[in-house]
Amino acid sequence: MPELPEVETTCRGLQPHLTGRRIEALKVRDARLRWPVARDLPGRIAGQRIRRLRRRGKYLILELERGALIVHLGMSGALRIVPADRAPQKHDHLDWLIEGVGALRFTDPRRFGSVHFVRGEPEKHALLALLGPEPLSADFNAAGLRRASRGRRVSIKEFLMNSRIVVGVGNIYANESLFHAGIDPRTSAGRISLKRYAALVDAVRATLDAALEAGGSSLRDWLHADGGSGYFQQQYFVYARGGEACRRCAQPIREIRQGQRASFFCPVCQRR
DNA sequence: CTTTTGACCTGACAGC
DNA sequence: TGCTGTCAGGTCAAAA
Repeated sequence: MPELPEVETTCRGLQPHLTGRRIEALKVRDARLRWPVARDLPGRIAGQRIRRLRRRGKYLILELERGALIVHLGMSGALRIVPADRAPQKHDHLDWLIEGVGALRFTDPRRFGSVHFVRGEPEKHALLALLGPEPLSADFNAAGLRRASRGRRVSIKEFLMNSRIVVGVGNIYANESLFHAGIDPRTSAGRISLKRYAALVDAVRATLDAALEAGGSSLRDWLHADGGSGYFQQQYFVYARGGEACRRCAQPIREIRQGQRASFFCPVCQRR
């Protein structure tokens, strides 16, 4: 499912196809995404060139000549370049017709994705305005985590998945990062030392870097921009490995629920 | 303010 | 074979 590495992989895959190209039209087959696609969206963007494609958290931002598109892939969304005459399948909800390229096709079986148009600065949009730092930037650091966590009783796992704290860390990478940092996911965020936060920062970066290196994870219905699939899931240390032997100490991996999400951890390698 | 819970949606899968 | 229930994923909104 799209977490930061998958979104980044999509972004990089699409860049050469879209940068500088003109949007001829947007075909909306099904506007019922997480938020309904605005009726006037096609009219606002038709004829505009795509100046730049970038990522912020798990959002893709297509900067146009006037305004920008903010796209989220939700949990099952994918963007691919296809021939303009390729017959749409059941969950192919949107097609941007790109001059000289074909169609940028948005597929999303669960329709948790979204598309917004903004006139001005994308970062000022409500969806982006309150986002925390990028995990691969210097703004994500132990001191910042320590400060933000003071007095917070929420578990470190849920804290790490809060996009106001840091963007792009979803369930898979939160589990994996906490394993590599040796931190029990149930630990209160406010009780974690600066030193352990430093280890966590390193672990998050290393985990995301490894996933990016592998081309992003792929579970079932997520595909790269070019249609290939990633394979990072083969490297999981704890995620989806409940009951299996820890790769480091051979103890069975425990599975619990936190905030209605599955958490996996090694009771020996990860401490409170 | 923080924290928790619910909602959104579909397909895969398990169990009967 | 078909039905029912559970689960996965991300994140906003409402409730506590």
